[in-house]
Amino acid sequence: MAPAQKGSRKELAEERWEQIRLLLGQRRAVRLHELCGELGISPATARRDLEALEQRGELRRVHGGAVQVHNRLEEPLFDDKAQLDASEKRHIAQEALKFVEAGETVFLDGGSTVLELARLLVHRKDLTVVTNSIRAAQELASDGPRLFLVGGELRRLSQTLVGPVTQSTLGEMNFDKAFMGTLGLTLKEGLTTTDPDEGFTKRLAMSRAGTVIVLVDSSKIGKIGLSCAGRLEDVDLLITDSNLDALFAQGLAKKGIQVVRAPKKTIRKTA
Amino acid sequence: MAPAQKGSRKELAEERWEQIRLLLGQRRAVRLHELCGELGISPATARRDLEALEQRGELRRVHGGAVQVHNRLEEPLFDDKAQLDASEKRHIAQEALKFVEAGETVFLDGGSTVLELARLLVHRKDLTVVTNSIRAAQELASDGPRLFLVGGELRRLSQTLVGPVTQSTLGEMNFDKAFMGTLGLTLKEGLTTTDPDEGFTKRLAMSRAGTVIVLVDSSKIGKIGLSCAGRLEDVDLLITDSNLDALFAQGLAKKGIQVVRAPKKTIRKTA
DNA sequence: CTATACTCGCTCATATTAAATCAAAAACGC
DNA sequence: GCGTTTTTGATTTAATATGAGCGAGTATAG
Repeated sequence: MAPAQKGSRKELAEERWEQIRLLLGQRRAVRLHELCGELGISPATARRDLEALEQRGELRRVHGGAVQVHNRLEEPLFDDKAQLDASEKRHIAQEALKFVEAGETVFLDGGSTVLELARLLVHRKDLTVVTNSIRAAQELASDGPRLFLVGGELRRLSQTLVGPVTQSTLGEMNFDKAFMGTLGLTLKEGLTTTDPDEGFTKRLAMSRAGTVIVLVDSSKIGKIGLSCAGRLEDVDLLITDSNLDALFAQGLAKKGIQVVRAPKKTIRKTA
Repeated sequence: MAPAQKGSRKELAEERWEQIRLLLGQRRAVRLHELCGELGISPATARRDLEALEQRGELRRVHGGAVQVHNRLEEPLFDDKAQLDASEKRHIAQEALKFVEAGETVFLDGGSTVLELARLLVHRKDLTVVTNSIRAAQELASDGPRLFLVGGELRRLSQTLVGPVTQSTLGEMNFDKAFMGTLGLTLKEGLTTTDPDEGFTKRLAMSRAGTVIVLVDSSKIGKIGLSCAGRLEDVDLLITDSNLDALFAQGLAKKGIQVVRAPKKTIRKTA
């Protein structure tokens, strides 16, 4: 769907707000002047819109515009500092989507890249989704696939349910495919994360899946976390971006892991 | 049935409503003027139609037209039709808060009143909270008590995790207190709800609690839902508002259930 | 630290929309 | 047929949204 052109005639306030939400989802901040230009409205109206959305807690106003309020939940979502552009993750997720077949039961792990995949499943009512990610569940909370949450303890940093308690739910489930994220990935150590409970649950989820698909952007490759979150031998497919190191790709091939590279991201300047 | 042409002869109101529903399904918002043009009706009639549909919860009116009610996962999709003033529920929750003691492990059920209680626990890091309510979990997602979620299938209408799968998590847990909501409450049938799976999980949660505390506003009393969600014999304490019927209170007393009435709501101006 | 440019919140004028009232037309019952 | 009720459309009046202008406040450069 084409975004509204500038200068289009009157829109409902709600429609403008939806566009603002959309813009905030892409970049994580919008300038007031950008809104005026792209929505064809006056600064006064733009201010009033931001004010309304701020009061609903959907964003935070700052001098010159507004920023995502999700930062409260999204910022600590990453143990890794190297925040890649969201569009990169989205491209990885779009590749992953091609492996989701009609009627399947899939597991969605935590992490921002898998979260992007969850967003792409909002209208796939033919699926059954199991997840331990609160954030993924939120995306699918109002509509979409049949949705199961794993029981467990909330790990606030990643907003996932982890630990021994997850065994009672995961232990009695089977998935066609499991889409996993990770904080670190090396040829020797495999998938790693920072929390032992999280590692435990990840390994458990992978063990219940027919096909294990790992979604990982290249910034994670070479990093090692405290806790093992799965061996490379258990991974069937790895989806990453186009910056994949050739040597590493070779190593993966040697272990029989199929690799998919998402097409290069479009070049964008930071604001 | 001939599709209504613009300016064709009179249509029944229901037919117009169906067309409005259709339009809202295609775009996610309709302008009042669009309706006048496409249905060939006057602004007054269009307004009346939107008003009727809004009252049925099928859309939300905004300045200039109407938008899908399903816009976001914002407002309660709760099957809690009789939406009392939130402040009433808050007062019930404040009474309930007095029964939460330091270091305890408590279960929080779904429903808007219990959700208010969850909001009051945001800074109680001394507690352990178990819940099957996504909404409650969201409130405590970024900070607060040690938090466990029950595993289960998402029931979208109530935003709770229910069904057989919840047994694997709940069956191995024990709570000091369980704070339960309900959609219906009578002396004979006890607690009732609209969904059998939800009822199953409610009964299960109550069975694992040392003390069962039911939070219910007076609008629910006398209503009966399809499925049993717990017997009155299993309830230790009931917290409700000041509109409690005297006869009902007497019946509760006879069953040995302690009753707390939240003080009448204070008159407040909108903030 | 000061100067400059930008942004903010405010008020007001204006245009659009909503609500209320009333009259006409249609549907209904007898 | 006639009177009643319901629905619709027109008109008036009130409420709301929008955009421009103004002084005060805030960042950034020098």
